Amino acid sequence: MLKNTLCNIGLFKDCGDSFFTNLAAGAKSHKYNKGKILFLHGDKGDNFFYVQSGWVKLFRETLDGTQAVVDIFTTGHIFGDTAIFEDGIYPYSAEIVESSEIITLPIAPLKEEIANNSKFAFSMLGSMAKYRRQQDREIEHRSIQNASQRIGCFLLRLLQQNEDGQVQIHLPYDKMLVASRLGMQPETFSRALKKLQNETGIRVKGSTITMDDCNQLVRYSCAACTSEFPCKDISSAAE
Amino acid sequence: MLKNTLCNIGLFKDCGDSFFTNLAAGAKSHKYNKGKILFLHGDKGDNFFYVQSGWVKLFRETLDGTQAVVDIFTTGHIFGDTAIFEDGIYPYSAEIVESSEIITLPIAPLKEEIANNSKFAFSMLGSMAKYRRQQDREIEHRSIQNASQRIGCFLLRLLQQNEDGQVQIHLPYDKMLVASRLGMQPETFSRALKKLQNETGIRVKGSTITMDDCNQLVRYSCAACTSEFPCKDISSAAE
DNA sequence: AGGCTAACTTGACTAAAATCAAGGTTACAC
DNA sequence: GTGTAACCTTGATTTTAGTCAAGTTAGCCT
Repeated sequence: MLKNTLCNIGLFKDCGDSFFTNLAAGAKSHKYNKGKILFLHGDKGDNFFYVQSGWVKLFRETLDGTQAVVDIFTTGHIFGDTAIFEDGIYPYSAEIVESSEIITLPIAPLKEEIANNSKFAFSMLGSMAKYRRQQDREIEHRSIQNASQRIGCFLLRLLQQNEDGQVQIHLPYDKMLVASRLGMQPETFSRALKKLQNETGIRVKGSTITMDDCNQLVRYSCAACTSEFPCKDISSAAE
Repeated sequence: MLKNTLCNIGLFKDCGDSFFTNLAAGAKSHKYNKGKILFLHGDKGDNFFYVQSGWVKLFRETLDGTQAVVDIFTTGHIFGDTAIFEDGIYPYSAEIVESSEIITLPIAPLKEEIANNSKFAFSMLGSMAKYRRQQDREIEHRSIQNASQRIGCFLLRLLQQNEDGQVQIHLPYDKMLVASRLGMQPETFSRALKKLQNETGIRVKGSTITMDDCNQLVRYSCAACTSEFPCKDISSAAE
C-alpha cells in the first residue's frame, strides 16, 4: 500500500528496500481541504512531504502580510526536504490550495539514504539541479516577459503533459492563485489574459482554455524566452 | 600550489586526497580580461570552474539578443558544475566582467567523488539547497521590492562581508551590470539610486557608497522582504 | 430556489519602470 | 595631453502594472 506508493516515486528509483521500510514506518497519509496550513517558514520539523494528489502552495510572507509565492506543487512532487540542510527549519510556508492527499514522511531515513546510497544522492543532486534551472528560468521570465507572455508560458507548460492537435487546458487552481504564482495582481492577470486572447486566438471560458493549435501561443510567449519550445526542463514529478 | 588552493575550497572540505590529486591533474589556471566569454549556454564541456579572483557573469540570451543575468559570482564560487546533470551541457553562458583568475577543473573527478564520498555528496546537496533559497529570495524580491529597495538590499549584502560602524561600500563592477543583475534598466538604476540617497541618507560618489550606519538602509529595504536582517543565507563562497 | 460569499472582471486612476534621446563624465589608448 | 569609447545621468514620454472602487459571476449552503 503506502510502501508501494513510495517505491514508485521516481526520485527514489535507486533506493534500497530498507530505506522504503524505514520511510514507510514513519509515513502517514492525510487528506486536507483547501486552506490548511501544513507549516510556516521558520517552523522546525522532522518531516518532509509527498504530494499524492492535489495542489500545495509554498510561500513566504513579510511582516506586513505581503505574500510571495515560491512555487505550487502537485502530484509526484516532494517538499520540505531541504530542511535537512537547515537544522530542520522549513524555508517556506506550505498551504493546501486544492483538496489534497499528502504523505508525511520522516526526514531521518532520507538523510541516512543520502549518506549510504550514492546513487540516490546523485538523483537528489540531479533533482536539485533541475529545480535550479527552473528557477533561473522563472527569474529570467520575470525580467524579460510581460504579463501576457508569462501567462502564455504558464499555459504551455500545462499543455505539455497532454497531447497535440485541438488543445484544451483546464486551470488546475484559482485564477487568483495563478496570478500570484506568476507574480502579478489578479486584476493584471484578468486583463493580460484578455489581451492574450486577442493576440493569439485562444478561447477562455471560466477556467477552461481552448485553442486550435498552440503555435500562435508559442510564437507569442516563447519569443521572450531564452529556451526553445518545447521546454526540456518540464517535470511532472520531482525526478 | 594549485592543489593547495583546491584543498582550501570550503565545498571540498570532506574530500579525500586522491580527489584533489585527480582534480589538480586536470586543472589549469587562467587569467582573463573583461569581456572574455568562457562558454555559451548549450555548449558541451568537460570542465567546471572555480573563481580564484575577479567577477564572472552567468547569463542567457533570447534569439533577439535580450539578456537575462542568472548570477554574478566572485572569489570562492564554482560554476558550470551542474552540467554533470545535463550530459555536459552548460545551462548558461559565462562571461568575465572584471579581470579574473579562473581555475578550470575536470568534471570527471567531481562526479566520481560524489559517487564515492557521501559526505561530499551531502555538502554538494547543502550547497545546492542554499543556492535554491537564494534564488527563492531573488524571485521574491523581484515581486515585492521596488527598484530602490532592491538596490538597498544589494548594497547590504556587499556590506555584510565587512564590519559595522561607519560604512563604506565599493561597487565591485559596473553600475550597468549591477542594474542587469537586479533586473532593471541602467536608467532606472541611476534614478533609483538617487532616490535611495534621498530616502536613506547614503552618499554616492562614483562607485563608492558611504553611510554613517546601515540601520536606515535596513529599515528601507528589508521592510519589503520575508527575511530579517542580517540575512542568514549569505555565502562568501559556494559552501 | 434564494442568498451568501468568494472569485473574477471592469473602469478610472496612479505609480513604476521602460524607452528614446541628449548630454556629461570617466577611463584608457596613443 | 587629446581623443575616443564606454559608462552614466538626466529629461521627456510611453508603456506597463498596481491600486482603488464598483460591479458581475459562479459556486455552495441550506
